[in-house]
Amino acid sequence: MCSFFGLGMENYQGDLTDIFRASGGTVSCGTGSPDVPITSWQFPSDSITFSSSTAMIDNDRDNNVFGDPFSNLRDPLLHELNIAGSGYFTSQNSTDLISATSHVDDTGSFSSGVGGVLGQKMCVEDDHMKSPCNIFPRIQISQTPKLQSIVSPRDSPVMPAASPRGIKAPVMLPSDMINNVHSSKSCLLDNAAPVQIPSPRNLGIKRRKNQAKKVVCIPAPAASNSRSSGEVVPSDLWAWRKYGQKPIKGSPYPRGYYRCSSSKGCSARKQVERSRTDPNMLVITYTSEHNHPWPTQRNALAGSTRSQPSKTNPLATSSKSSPSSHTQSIKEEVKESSNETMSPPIVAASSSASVKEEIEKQLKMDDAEFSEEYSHSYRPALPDSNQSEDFFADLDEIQGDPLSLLFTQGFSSGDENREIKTMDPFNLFDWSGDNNNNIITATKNKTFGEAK
DNA sequence: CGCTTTTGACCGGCGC
DNA sequence: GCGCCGGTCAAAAGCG
Repeated sequence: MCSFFGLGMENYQGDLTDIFRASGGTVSCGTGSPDVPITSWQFPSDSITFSSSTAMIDNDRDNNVFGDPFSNLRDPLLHELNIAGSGYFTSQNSTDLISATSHVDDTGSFSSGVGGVLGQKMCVEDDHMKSPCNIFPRIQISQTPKLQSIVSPRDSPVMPAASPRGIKAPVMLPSDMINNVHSSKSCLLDNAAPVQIPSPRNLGIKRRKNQAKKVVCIPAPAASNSRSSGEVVPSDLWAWRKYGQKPIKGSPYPRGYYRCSSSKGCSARKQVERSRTDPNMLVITYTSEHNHPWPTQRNALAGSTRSQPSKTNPLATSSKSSPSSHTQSIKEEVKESSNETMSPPIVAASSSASVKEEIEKQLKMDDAEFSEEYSHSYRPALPDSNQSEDFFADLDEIQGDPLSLLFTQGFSSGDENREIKTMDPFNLFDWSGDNNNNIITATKNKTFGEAK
């Protein structure tokens, strides 16, 4: 699994960019060779069957003893992925593909990949996970060594707050994940020490630093096309409000700070920055989690859909006129589409309303109930490629968005056991506490309350 | 009007 | 104790 991302475990504070560079399929695993050439990668030919996550949940539930701050809700990204669920991946740009000698290991951790997203690369990094298993060839998960062991996910305050199910949400600890998911040590650098004893210093880290974090590395439009600020915010169904931007020492690209604006009081935050080593990649760090279901609609369009270049601010201008701005617009389109125009089948998979419903159910149902009901109700008809196509036909522009691209790609899985993973190859995006197979999901517990 | 982005200032943790 | 740095705040201005 981790094989996809041999490198992986770079301390993201040091340089997240290495994280994704680390990906290299089994080739680089353990070797730490970030630049390992991408090996040929093929998408599974199996069509996707989105039926139920129950199986997965059941299988892994026991392993996920600890709550995952990020597991309470399904991630919009996943959501979108689901949207695009149908179809097969086709790598159009093999050179961009991170080696994806994907394969499924005994643990069932995914492997196939979502990868071929138009030659886009994507990595998911989880601070908690030492072995990111990579379910997703192009997604690399890694964790920040410094944070990974600080707290037991069990201690995560977020869980309860975010979801009644939170506590119950079984989430593997890094060690568990490694043991269960990554029997192979090759995965990440620190597999050997999945859990570290917090150093005195770590104990005193800023609460924010201690927060659970998930790092997602995604391909970004060419630097020339993206905002000069280096950010091309990937689309997702959450509403994010940028509240700050800071230049990061050692990186030519500034880091943007976003917080969830879907709901007041939501502590979810994300940081978006361009990889300093690979401008084509964006490093998105999710902190804390949403304490609410996906928004059924954007809070507001005003100020967010600035597609027209304006102002004298070079950054602003570039961002607005560049593809990145385009991406923003696309983002909006995606949101809108997913919320309003999606056809029923698709809606089942991606409609925010639908998702919201599911989430709410999820929040209310017991695990058992959830498994039962969820398996039935949350059954995207993604296999219907026609519908998907129709949907995406309206979203042509999305192609410019890395994630969107990702989403437009179908996931395929060979067996039922992988369905969920197929839908959420990273699991990272599966914020559902029920998804115990949250391989990627990691929890770094911490203080999830608002900083202020 | 309500939301956004932008951006300088401020705060607090960490290293020396 | 001081300075650096990352993260957040909040005012200003733009957009629909």
